[in-house]
Amino acid sequence: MRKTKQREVIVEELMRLRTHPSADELYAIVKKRLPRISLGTVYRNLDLLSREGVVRRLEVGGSQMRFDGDLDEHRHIRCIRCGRIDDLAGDSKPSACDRSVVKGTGYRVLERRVEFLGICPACRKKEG
Amino acid sequence: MRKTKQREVIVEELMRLRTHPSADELYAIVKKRLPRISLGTVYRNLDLLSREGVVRRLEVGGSQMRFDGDLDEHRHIRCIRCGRIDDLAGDSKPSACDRSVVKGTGYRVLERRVEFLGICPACRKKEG
DNA sequence: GGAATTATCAGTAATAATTACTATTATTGT
DNA sequence: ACAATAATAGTAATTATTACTGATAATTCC
Repeated sequence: MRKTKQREVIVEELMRLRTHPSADELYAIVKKRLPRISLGTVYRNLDLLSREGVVRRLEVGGSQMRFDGDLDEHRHIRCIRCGRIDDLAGDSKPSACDRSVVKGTGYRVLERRVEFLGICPACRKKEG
Repeated sequence: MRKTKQREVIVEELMRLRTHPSADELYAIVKKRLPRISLGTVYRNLDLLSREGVVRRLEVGGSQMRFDGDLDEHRHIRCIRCGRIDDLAGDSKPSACDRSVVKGTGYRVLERRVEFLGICPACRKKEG
């Protein structure tokens, strides 16, 4: 992975933000510093960077992919009205007390969702 | 909400399935019984039915929306390779022991993801 | 039961997010 | 500096979903 100005600015701005932007939001922000950058470049780099582990791809609900420059293990809280995503303090161990973590965010919490990710038996077999 | 043959079959097939199909997968299945049904009808009904609480819309990762005929509170495990989604036994209380629930699924578990949903301070203010 | 009303439907067009393609440009190793 | 090649801008294509429209069929009222 080469070092390019575009990539540099994309990572820089994503790291600075605490707002988990979608690709087009980040594109708008980066465009202020690099007016000639294309949306495709933002998509391509976010894909590359997330596969390399430099940034994190958030597969939360909603129609758009979102990205996070903070690699530390942490949970999110998402507004079902406007789509805003905020960080929650503390790690994501099952033992961690949820109530205290959510307190102070100002959110009215409606749901706590747990999803496991893994590789299913069929795919495990295929991969050996 | 009127009772129509299309709606009936959509619900019936979704209930029967344990596979959390996407709209187009369910369309293909329903089409066997109602060859003239259109994809738009499946989308419209899934939207309607989920807003009425008859079925559940799963906002899991991946590019497609998925649907679940099982309304009981339960967790899912998703294959990051093929997208398959399986149910996990037990409720989703934080206290529930995860390890035992995941055992027996045959999955290699890579990640446990927790997401909170709610309404953010700004939207709460707007809504009063 | 039958006409009137109106939700729903099939088919198609439109939209939105993302990915793919291509000719050009920029970076890196020598 | 120069050759090799990865990355870019711009654009086209793809995919999932939503919106639209005239036709159809389910309910309502008599």
